[in-house]
Amino acid sequence: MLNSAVAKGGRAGDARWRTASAVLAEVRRAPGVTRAEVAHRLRLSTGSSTEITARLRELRLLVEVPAVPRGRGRPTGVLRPHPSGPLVLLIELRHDDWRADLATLDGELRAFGAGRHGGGVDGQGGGRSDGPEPVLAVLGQLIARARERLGGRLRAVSLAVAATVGDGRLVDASSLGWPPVDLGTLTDLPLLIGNDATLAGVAEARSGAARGSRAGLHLLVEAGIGGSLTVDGRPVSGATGAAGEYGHLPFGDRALRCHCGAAGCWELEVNGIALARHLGEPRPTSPRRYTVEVLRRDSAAARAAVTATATALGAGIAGLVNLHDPDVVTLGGLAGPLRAGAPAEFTSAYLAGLMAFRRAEPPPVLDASHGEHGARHGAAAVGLDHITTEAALAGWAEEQAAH
Amino acid sequence: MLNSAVAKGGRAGDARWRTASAVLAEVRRAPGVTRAEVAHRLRLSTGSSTEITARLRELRLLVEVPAVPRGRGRPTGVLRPHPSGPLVLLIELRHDDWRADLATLDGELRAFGAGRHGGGVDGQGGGRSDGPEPVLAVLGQLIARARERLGGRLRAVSLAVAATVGDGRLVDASSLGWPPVDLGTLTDLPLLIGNDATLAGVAEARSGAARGSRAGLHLLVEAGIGGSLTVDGRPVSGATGAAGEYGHLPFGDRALRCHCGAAGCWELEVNGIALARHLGEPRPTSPRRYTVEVLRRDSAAARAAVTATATALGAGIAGLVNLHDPDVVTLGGLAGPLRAGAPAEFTSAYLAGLMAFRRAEPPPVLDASHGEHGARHGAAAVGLDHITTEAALAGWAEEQAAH
DNA sequence: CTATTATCCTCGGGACGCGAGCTTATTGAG
DNA sequence: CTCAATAAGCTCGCGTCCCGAGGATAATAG
Repeated sequence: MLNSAVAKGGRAGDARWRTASAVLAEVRRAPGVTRAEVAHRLRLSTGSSTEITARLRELRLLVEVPAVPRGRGRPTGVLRPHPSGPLVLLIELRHDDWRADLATLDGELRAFGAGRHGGGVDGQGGGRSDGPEPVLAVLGQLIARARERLGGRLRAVSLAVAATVGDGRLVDASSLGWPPVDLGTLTDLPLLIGNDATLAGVAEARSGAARGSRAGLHLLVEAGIGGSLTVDGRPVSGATGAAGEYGHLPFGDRALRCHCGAAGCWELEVNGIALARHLGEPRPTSPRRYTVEVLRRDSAAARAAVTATATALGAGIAGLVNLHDPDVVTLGGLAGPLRAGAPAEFTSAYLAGLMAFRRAEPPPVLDASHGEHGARHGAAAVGLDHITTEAALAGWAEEQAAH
Repeated sequence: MLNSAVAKGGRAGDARWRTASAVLAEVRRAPGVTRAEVAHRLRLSTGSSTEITARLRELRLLVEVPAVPRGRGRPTGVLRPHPSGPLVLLIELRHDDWRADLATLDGELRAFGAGRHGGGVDGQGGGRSDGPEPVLAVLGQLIARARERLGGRLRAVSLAVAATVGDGRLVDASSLGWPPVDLGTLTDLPLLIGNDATLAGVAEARSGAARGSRAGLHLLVEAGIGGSLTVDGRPVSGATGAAGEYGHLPFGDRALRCHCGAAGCWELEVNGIALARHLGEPRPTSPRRYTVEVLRRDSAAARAAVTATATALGAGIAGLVNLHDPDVVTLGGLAGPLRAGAPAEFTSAYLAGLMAFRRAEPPPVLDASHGEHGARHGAAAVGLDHITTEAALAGWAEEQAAH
């Protein structure tokens, strides 16, 4: 018999879904894990394992499919997302395009649409900004279509945006060429909004190059520098969610003013505009494309410019390692290519900037492994975290009981 | 009847002490809280409240004392630490002295000893360092004495050290004039080791000026700059516990080399050595005393030097607010007096360094409220957290059942 | 075909917390 | 002084979770 639909308030009501939530987390942490393996890792008795598996199956959260036998003994089953199970819609919003996916409980993504829009101040979509309204209208329709098609299976929408996010709003969307925007009106589903660089860091920590790290520092260089610190795979996002503006630490020359309103910002030493300054060339309209182009050049001047930015990158990272004490650093976007453009100088700047006691075992600086998909995988992680909380599972169970 | 002493493995064994742990946390969060109030906050039914209070009393964790009546209705009781309940020994180790306290479950401290030692490189104890051995011997004896006197009531030792801590070692104890030291041999009790500035931040977040903050940034200026970011009162301590070296972020002039091995460290712009540099005076042997002395001077040159350091402090804090997104910043040690020495310049540097969108509601920068006691209160918080975990309570209960 | 191995299922039982109904202690209005 | 109102605490039956022992089951190795 299924649990009664009577929701218990207080502590018992939450504790009820505690183990279920842990099982789902395990399934996501290692997709394709067997039921026996999960029981072992969570130290569940076989009786509890039987019970909880049955519950999760009845609730249309998981199914058990036969596993490939691996030796003697009674075969066990692989836990997979239920074909009628809950889903999260992810949307990544970048300065001139967007892309949507659906995520299942095991963290797998399936494309659900993509499009281009007017583009930001120096976007490739024509250099013209339409403002947020048309884009938000399109995304609102997308969410409505997903709800129509998926009904109650759609449990949350998780947004990864190339802008500074605070309390569910885009508090600084200048990279999109937009004024501050409130996104709370997009849907009445649970809406999770995160910065793309922050979420890419989450993806690296959960299933990328920083997998298994206790503290992971991710730095993403595009037009600016974003990033995040993750602790056991969870982002440290500050009071409002706006943490991670690594590019606006004053590591640079105070004489240089930044578009953010401050001066001496680190990103002014690292991005394409910095390269152009070193080369005495005009400020590029697309710093990203310009950087890629300079990295391809074969001139002493270009190499010197790349070396200067790679050095600034390495020195700043060293300071952040002093601060955060991560066990691994991951580089996303152009950070990897910039380092590759002057690896020796990057490394010596990195080591020189570390406190002496850290030089014996400096944290490795790895290229990110999710590439272009990091933000969406991170958004999936955050969204799935949300729909597998004890409270959210209680809600799902109630709806399932009501048919 | 008490719970059977048979420890259940796995999840049930932990869940068993979950509510007990929550009740103890509540008692510590608001010392003097009534039983009815705790039940209300944890959304416990009166039945559960009766049951759990009886259990905690039988286990010698809490006692109930009559509360002053506050109006109609049956009077309730105040929950207090049991007179035979568990204790944590705290030791704060500074560059030329140490101080020990005992903490009860409600977070109250009681002095348990103090002493002086050789002192660090520029300590006031004579400028001479005896190395760690004699000090560690004294502390070892102190711990042994506490165990002798308190028996099984002493559950953990929590150390706050003015040094960089990593994985239970002092990985950089140059501020004490010591080489790296392993402290794991001090006792076989659970030993928690933290940096003093980090722990002072914890104290501010739990019961000080940053109380109730979601994300609190604490900065402590002494000879250098330490600090911590706390999230819901818990410190973000990095992979090994060495996070918080704010003074070694490269916010300063790259031409200045730091004793830490890097260059351009922020603390070189803020501490007493920076003041002396601005004033063209010789490097002080005690930067702390020198700073206090300069703050008292009434000369234009001294004011200019203080203004320069206060400005560097404000500008750096702004960068860190951009990065961490705290809802409150607290200043410990000399940071408050330095700001007070040039408040207008501090504030304008702070505001100028913020990203424009933050200037509408910049996080308040408050003086820390724990003063000299911050590190010990933070060490108490961390130690009591440790002994009120579900696993630790299970251990305590087992010993109580065995008489 | 059989022993071995690994896993799954069943079932009784303990622990927790809930909620209903009742009891107790205090205040304040009549 | 009495008694309703108020606020808590206590008791007890119940549902849920997980455990653990014992037995069943499904594969492989020989």
